[in-house]
Amino acid sequence: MTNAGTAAAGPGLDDRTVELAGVLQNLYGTVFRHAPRDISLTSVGTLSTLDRTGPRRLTDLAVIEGITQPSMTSLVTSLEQAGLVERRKDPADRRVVLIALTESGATYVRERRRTTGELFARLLGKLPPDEVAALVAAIPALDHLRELDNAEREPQVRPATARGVSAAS
Amino acid sequence: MTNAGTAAAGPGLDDRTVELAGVLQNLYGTVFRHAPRDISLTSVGTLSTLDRTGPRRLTDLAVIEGITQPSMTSLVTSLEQAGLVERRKDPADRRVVLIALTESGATYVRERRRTTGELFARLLGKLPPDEVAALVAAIPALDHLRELDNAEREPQVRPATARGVSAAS
DNA sequence: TATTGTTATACTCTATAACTATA
DNA sequence: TATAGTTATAGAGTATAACAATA
Repeated sequence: MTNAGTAAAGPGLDDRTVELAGVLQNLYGTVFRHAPRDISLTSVGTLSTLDRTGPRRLTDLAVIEGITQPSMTSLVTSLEQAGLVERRKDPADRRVVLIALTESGATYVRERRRTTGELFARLLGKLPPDEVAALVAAIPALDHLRELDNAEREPQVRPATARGVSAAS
Repeated sequence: MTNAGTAAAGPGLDDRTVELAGVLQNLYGTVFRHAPRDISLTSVGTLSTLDRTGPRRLTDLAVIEGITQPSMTSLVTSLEQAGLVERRKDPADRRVVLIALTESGATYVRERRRTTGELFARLLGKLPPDEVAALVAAIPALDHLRELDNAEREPQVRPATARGVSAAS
């Protein structure tokens, strides 16, 4: 289903999809530059995820953030040394390490959100009002997009019993 | 002017700015993961810039992409070795190297735009139609945001005669 | 035997510092 | 003396491979 890779949601969508993808991709640098540089973007993403969803396994975080397990291990170690997260052994399965946001980590997330907003506000202030309105109206969709993307990857994380569901073609 | 860092476009905008900044930042991973991984995102940005604006000085590209001159030197060298760009000596000032997209580079940009669109289409296809519409409506604003950001940095690039305009406070 | 997480090691991207060549 | 670009070297972030602990 939908193997053509083209959205079947109406005429003209394809061109706009291409355009939107391009715009979002080009925007990467802008968003990135207008963010504090104290920690990596993957670290921010990890902390955000923990803030939204509560404690997670290290493996989950690796999949969600799109990096390998060893990479997430070292990332978590540095976040732990910074006091932003803590490792907790899962009593139910002692192989599992649950990563949880500390008080300090939660504060960091809130503070960063505010700081980033301020940095961004200067740029947004230069946009005509109707474009600002369009951006604000797009917030749910942009957020939904991220959720869909995460949801798409998560099922591969805890196959529970069923594994090797199907080879990715 | 606007020194408070808060947008003065109406009540309630600040919260939305914070939210928008957060969403765009979180979206980074999503956009990034749904893009081909053959070359770096900075390389893509560089090629996109050249495609939009024509040949540029190496220094300009470094500033626009937000990396240092030495980093851009090595990036351009690898793009040149891949046959995507070429270095041209500027006859007017022989210190200057102009970077230009080759035929092959232009083709790459077009092809990549298509490929990324296809990868993205699968995700977009899962959004409700009204959210897709909101995203499409936000395209000009998103693109404008990038332009504003570039424009903000470019003046620092070619001071022509006037230099040391003022120490960045 | 399979799964969770870690350690060891290497590669890519970017940075800073020092250099060459033009102006 | 100042600017455009390069070369040399180092650091951060990520990858793959091999390992330890638990199921």
